Amino acid sequence: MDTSAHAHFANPLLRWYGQHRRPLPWRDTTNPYYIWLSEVILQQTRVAQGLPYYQKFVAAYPTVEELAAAPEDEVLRLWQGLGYYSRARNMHHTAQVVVEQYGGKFPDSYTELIKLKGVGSYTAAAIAAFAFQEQVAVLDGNVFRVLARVFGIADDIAAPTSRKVFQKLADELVPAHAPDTYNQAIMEFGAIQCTPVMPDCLFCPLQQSCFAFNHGMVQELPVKSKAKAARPRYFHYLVLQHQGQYYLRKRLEGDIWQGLYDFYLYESESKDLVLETLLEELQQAGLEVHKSLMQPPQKDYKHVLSHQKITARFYQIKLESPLKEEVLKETRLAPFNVEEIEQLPKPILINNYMKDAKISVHL
DNA sequence: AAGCCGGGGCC
DNA sequence: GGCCCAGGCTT
Repeated sequence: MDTSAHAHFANPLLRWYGQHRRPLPWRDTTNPYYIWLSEVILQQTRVAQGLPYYQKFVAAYPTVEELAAAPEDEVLRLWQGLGYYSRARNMHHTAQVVVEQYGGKFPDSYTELIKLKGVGSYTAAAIAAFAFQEQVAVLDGNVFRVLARVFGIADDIAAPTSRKVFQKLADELVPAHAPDTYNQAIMEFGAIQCTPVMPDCLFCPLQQSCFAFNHGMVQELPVKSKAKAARPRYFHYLVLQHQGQYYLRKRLEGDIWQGLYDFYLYESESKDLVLETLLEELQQAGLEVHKSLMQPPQKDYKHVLSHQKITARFYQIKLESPLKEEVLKETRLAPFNVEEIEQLPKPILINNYMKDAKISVHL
């Protein structure tokens, strides 16, 4: 494809962007800290979902120094509900690296940016283009979709090997005079006009040259192989309490929700679990709980992640005495009152349960 | 290359 | 219930 044909892609896109762009706060700045913040928040996340989090983080940490100095629990608590919590942990770590090793100044090139933890090819390109006008192409879900349709690329966008096909084309399309605006434009175009379902082809500025439109393949492109089915898991949470104190613990590495707090958890292989089995498990952990103190679960909580389908049950237990020190050590549980629990970062599943159980300071 | 890691909104 | 989403890291 020659350069004039490429101009017929970028120019209509830039014109369209001028008319349709949403006023988003991270577009009014070239401050790499704010741009990095927004890009990390928006990974795998819609603008509508990420926007309030961006505002919270900017308000709480106006500078990278303030983010770097914050305790991890506080950062995770602000991130609560946004998912993929490694993003928050990596972001916090990178803030500290930027402060301590880069003197508080973000590196100003793709090559240097991608060395930062939590900054991959997409985010490095986005920061390089938006903050430093580097001529690199961002390649996210929107760009994959737009390029696949307009240029008729049938490579599976879920396959890692397809990346170089799209990246080569994407790189060729970036106009030297406006890498920042162009990259914003193509993503915005994918988000608003060339949507995954029911794209607005009738009023599309690229309609004439669009391969998918001209070949009746808008529904077929992009090609994306299906993700495998989510694995079922069965969680049994023991909500241990004693006189207004609840016992929670911080989740470890190696499973979902690392760094977030939840209750004592027993996981079973099948959906149903005999109460006696649970009580035996408790005894193993040094928790002698009499059946009469245990409230049966009120309902099943279904919590769906992209890769796991969790069914959770919560057993409330009113202890007659506080847990002993050695039990706390063994189980890693610690007592918290409701005000303290409110400040802890928790999975949404735990939050949902607490609302239902009216474990809240707001009542 | 494949698996892992959240949650919400849409149809 | 199935689909989508401004990805990155680990193995």
